[in-house]
Amino acid sequence: MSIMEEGKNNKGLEAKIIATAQRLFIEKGFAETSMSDIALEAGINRPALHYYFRTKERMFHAVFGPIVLSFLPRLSGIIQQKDKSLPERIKEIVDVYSHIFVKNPNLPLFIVREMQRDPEHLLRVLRSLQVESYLQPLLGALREALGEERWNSFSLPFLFYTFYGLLAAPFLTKGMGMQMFFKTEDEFRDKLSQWKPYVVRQLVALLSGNDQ
Amino acid sequence: MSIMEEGKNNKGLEAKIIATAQRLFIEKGFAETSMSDIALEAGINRPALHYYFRTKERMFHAVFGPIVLSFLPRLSGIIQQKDKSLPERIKEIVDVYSHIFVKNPNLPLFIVREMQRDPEHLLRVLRSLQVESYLQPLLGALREALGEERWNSFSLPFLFYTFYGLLAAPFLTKGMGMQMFFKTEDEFRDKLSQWKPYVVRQLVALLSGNDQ
DNA sequence: GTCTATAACCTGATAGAC
DNA sequence: GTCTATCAGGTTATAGAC
Repeated sequence: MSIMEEGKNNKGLEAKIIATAQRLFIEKGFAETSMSDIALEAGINRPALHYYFRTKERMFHAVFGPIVLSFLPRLSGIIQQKDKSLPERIKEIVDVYSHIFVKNPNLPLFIVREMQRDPEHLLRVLRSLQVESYLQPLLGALREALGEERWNSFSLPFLFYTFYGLLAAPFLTKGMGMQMFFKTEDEFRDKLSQWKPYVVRQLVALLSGNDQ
Repeated sequence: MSIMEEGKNNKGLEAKIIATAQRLFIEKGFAETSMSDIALEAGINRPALHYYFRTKERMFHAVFGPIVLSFLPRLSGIIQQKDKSLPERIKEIVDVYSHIFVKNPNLPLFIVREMQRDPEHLLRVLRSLQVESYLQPLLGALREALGEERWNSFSLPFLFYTFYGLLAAPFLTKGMGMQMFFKTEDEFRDKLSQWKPYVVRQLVALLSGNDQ
């Protein structure tokens, strides 16, 4: 082994394993995904997998952070564009999330599942990702956009429920929807493209206080 | 063994097993619930459990139907009360569902999970429960309440997404919510009691076409 | 009907040869 | 680094005594 190859540790393969594990964990959840599954789809065998990530827990930890991050796109840049109207900014945020979920329809279920399986762990990861510094500018810009008075009478859980409830609904129920409503993936996408502006209107109404 | 006890098959115990299995499957899902778990919490051992329900699959089938049924309360009676206004009827339906979810906060996640794990199976069960005859009067009454013109321009997926998305959101995110927003169960219930009329307003607006 | 004992299997994880 | 071989533990499931 030459000096150049020393400590090579096959980064290419490692990346492939991580990508495979990420996909399978999101698809089937932690418990339903076995190390054999990951090894098989990554084109190696279990011992090789254990060589890279000693335990299943470590394997999961290696992919969980990035998954959570992919669920938390950089929104503060969008919300702070003060030259744009609030509805315009909301629309951009809905678009960003919609794009993430279209690329990864099982992500909402994965998050909700992990939220129940181990809420403590999810919170620890969120803290380690410094999610406060992610939320702070978001809430600050929102507070500014609403004005002090409305902000004080405002319910953050309502915004949370409306945002994720409405945005995740098509994806959480996609399996059922594809049987009940849609014949093709295109029909699903089509309905989604109508759904998005509806969600934006609901959010804008909620933030404007036009919901009484 | 007397004639009276013949074929007794301990219906009491069987009911207890079913109740236990139902609770555990809803709490932890199919894969994360073992036959040992069920036997332990039902106060028997594994072989006794296998005596009643030969396989884990059969055990699950025995409780899955009733679980799905509990997710489909009798709504046709409510929707057909033509002496009451549409908002009043919507409110009653939201109350019924809210009551179910409060009693069983993990039910939404369970359904969504099974929807992904085996959509075919869920559909077969829905058909065997004759869910069409359940939906038909619902849709009929809705069609009548909306009028023919609005009905034709109406999107059923939108109603579906709004209804389940908004109603299930507090329960799907309960684990997180209890850490982020609420200190006690009472605070969660309190916010939920504010959330319900909001959901009713959203549904009424959607059905009335006041959402453009 | 309910138990003990056990089979057959799968999972995560490690040892050790190459 | 990647393989074969193997282990310990847990899971579903059944056989057979009582």
